[in-house]
Amino acid sequence: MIDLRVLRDDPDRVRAAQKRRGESEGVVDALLAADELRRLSIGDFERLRGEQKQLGKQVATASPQDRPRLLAHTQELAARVKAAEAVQADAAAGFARLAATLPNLASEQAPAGGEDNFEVLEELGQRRDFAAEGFEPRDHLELGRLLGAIDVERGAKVSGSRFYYLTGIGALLELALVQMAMERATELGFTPMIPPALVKPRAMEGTGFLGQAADDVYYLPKDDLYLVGTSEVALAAFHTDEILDTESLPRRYAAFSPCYRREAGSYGKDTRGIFRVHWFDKVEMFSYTTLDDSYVEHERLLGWEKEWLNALELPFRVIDVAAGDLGLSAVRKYDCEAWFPSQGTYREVSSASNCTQFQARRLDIRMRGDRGTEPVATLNGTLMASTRTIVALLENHQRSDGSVRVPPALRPYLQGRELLEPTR
RNA sequence: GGAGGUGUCGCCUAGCCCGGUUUAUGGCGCCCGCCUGCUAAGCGGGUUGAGGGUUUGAACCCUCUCGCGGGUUCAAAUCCCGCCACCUCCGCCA
Repeated sequence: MIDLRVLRDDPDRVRAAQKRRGESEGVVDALLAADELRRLSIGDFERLRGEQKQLGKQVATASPQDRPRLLAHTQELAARVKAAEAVQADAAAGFARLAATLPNLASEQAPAGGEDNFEVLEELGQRRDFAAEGFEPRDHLELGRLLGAIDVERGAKVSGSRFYYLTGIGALLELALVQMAMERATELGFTPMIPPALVKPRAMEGTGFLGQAADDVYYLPKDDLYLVGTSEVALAAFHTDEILDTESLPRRYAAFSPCYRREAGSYGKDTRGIFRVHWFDKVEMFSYTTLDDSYVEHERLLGWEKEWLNALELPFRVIDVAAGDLGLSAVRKYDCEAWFPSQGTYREVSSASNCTQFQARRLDIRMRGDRGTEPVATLNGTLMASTRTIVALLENHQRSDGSVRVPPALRPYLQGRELLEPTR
């Protein structure tokens, strides 16, 4: 939810932000009208309720003779109070429903437009010239088969398409990456966490995943629980309904958890291998800061993501995601896209978002500031998404014989292995 | 899953049986002030959060807030129903 003062005092700013996202500006007027209605109905209710309370006091102290006369009057008043309360509740609910659909105000620095209007900020690392090296690079699935690391056939047999088994060195590789990522995050001052992957509607709603992204979310109707698509959900909801000491900020958490995504609407896209799957594991960074600090924190998260990809010696670029592709909660988002030789293109492997106070307002996470309580800011960033990281490692560090070089930084987590070698 | 118990404004706690001057009691902690050579003690005051209004850096008034949601009633922390969380026991299970 955005700051309602902005909506009231500067609706044009909200309209402009909607426009940059390519979304409806009409919702702004609808919201203003709903807010007006809501405030009027609150006034009505409070006036009647105040009257009722006054009379109630008189009844309590009235003599037995006077009492019947007073009661005759209050009975009818009680009915009106009840009606006014219902009107007020409806107005509040109507406003809340509408407000929930309004995305966060896209940053003015975020490029306007949709998915394709991103801006490339920088390119890092060294792309290999396989032609010069004299061999055709294999794709990750072929490499995964040679190494005995990935089994998608049995994944599909057991769970359906877009499921997989990591086997042998593949399983060890993921564990190594997870361990390395968690250690690095801890060294950076993050509190390591293992959060629940099933959450209640409040957490999902509060983080903004039940908006336009709702189709992508797994839901368990029997239990009214959602499977998270990222541990951002459980980490954001961790402090729900809390007031944090301002001195305790920034609070940084790094979580290892599975991520589940229905991938609705991506039929036929990235169908080969484990590039796009319904489940993967991830180490996620999450920060709670003040609003003012959130902008630098965003840069810090990006910086740590870059260090991570550099440590794995992956070539990648950083993009500034366009406003229309931000998702409901973020004002600005940086994606790190690794180079995938088999696809001849850069694809997302990590992402850092500044959600400012949007999620905190929905989840009621506040801090005690000089001006009383105010919402904190929340940010999230991928440190290590297992499947795409594995794909990038295999493809970028492969050798002509199908073996894969292990970057030195990762070797301590793989019993010192320098090379992953074909098992067949 | 079954039985019982508990849930009060940071923490602890009174109030609930028997509904109404409750503006929710007291203690601890914290903040401000007084006192004091300094500290401690003592004394006085303040200390949940949200929303609305008049005005606006302040302040003031009002409404809501006793786990959550309903109901009864002129009136609910208090009575009734449902839900949630925690504790104890039983069953099941990793």
